[in-house]
Amino acid sequence: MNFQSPLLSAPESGPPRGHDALHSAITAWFEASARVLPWRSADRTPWGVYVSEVMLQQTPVVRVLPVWTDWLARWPTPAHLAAEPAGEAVRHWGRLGYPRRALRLHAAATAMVDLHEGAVPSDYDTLLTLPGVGGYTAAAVAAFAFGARETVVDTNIRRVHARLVGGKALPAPALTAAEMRRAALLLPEEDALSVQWNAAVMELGAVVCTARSPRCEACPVLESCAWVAAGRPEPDYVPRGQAWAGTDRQVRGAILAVLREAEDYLVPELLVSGPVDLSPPSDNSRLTALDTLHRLRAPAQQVERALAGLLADGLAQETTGGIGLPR
DNA sequence: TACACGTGGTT
DNA sequence: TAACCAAGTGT
Repeated sequence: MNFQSPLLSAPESGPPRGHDALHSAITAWFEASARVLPWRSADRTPWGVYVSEVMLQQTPVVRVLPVWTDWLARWPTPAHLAAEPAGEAVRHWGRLGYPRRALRLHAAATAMVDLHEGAVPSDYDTLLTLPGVGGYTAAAVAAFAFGARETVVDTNIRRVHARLVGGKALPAPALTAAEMRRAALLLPEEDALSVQWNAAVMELGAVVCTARSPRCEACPVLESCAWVAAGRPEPDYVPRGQAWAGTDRQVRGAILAVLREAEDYLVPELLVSGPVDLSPPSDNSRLTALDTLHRLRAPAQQVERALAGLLADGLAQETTGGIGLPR
């Protein structure tokens, strides 16, 4: 049985007329109920949009909001960030996760200053040359910061397309060329409409057509959904769990938390063997991060391996003074 | 292609 | 509560 939507059976000459109903229903829903987010406001800047897109990679909106606000106040332009040591970007990344994104954001800001007159590039191909920018982010920045017609495909859009027109519970584990073609076919021709469509489908996937418990009763296109029409079949595959406890990733995160809180460089032995319990620390938060690291009970060899990894990645730096964030 | 890469809320 | 999951990228 094939639940492929009849809406997609039209020839490949732009969005078929039948898509107008989907477009108007989803964009009307978006205009009525979109979340109010600072990187969507009328006074947004390309830099603000750029920072938001990087922070939002694999990271929920609610966690990004306070960090984004702090970053944009602290570094309102690429030049402001590029003028700082990379370690400051990592420090103010806080606990957003994947801190190498902060490093790449700093490197991208430097590239904007050195190669692009201090501005965020506006076209997809140039954006793609920046560190930390892949196909999704390049398309998203070109569309949401500059109004370009780009095929934006993130995990939300993939899931909405898989259900709405593909009749499946979830998209394939990895993005396929067929999915990109389908997304391109669904994209409205007009620039402004395409931007609105990209944002609206993403929002629908984020707040209604969610991965685990979709709120179909709130869906503006429930009547058109191929997955619902098919009786909401189960996923084709079982997602692979993300191991965490005992991994190098966990140890790296705990080490970096200590470095973020530390004002100065630390001796490596402090990370591996723990505080030698001298005087009571004046900085309570530093003790907490060190405590967390030591409670992991990670083997010294693993701590050393994790630290070596952080140094190799440029997230930490070793000088004669010890270990710290990169200067 | 598959895996490494953080973190914390939700189910 | 252990697992799942989130506006991905780089190797």
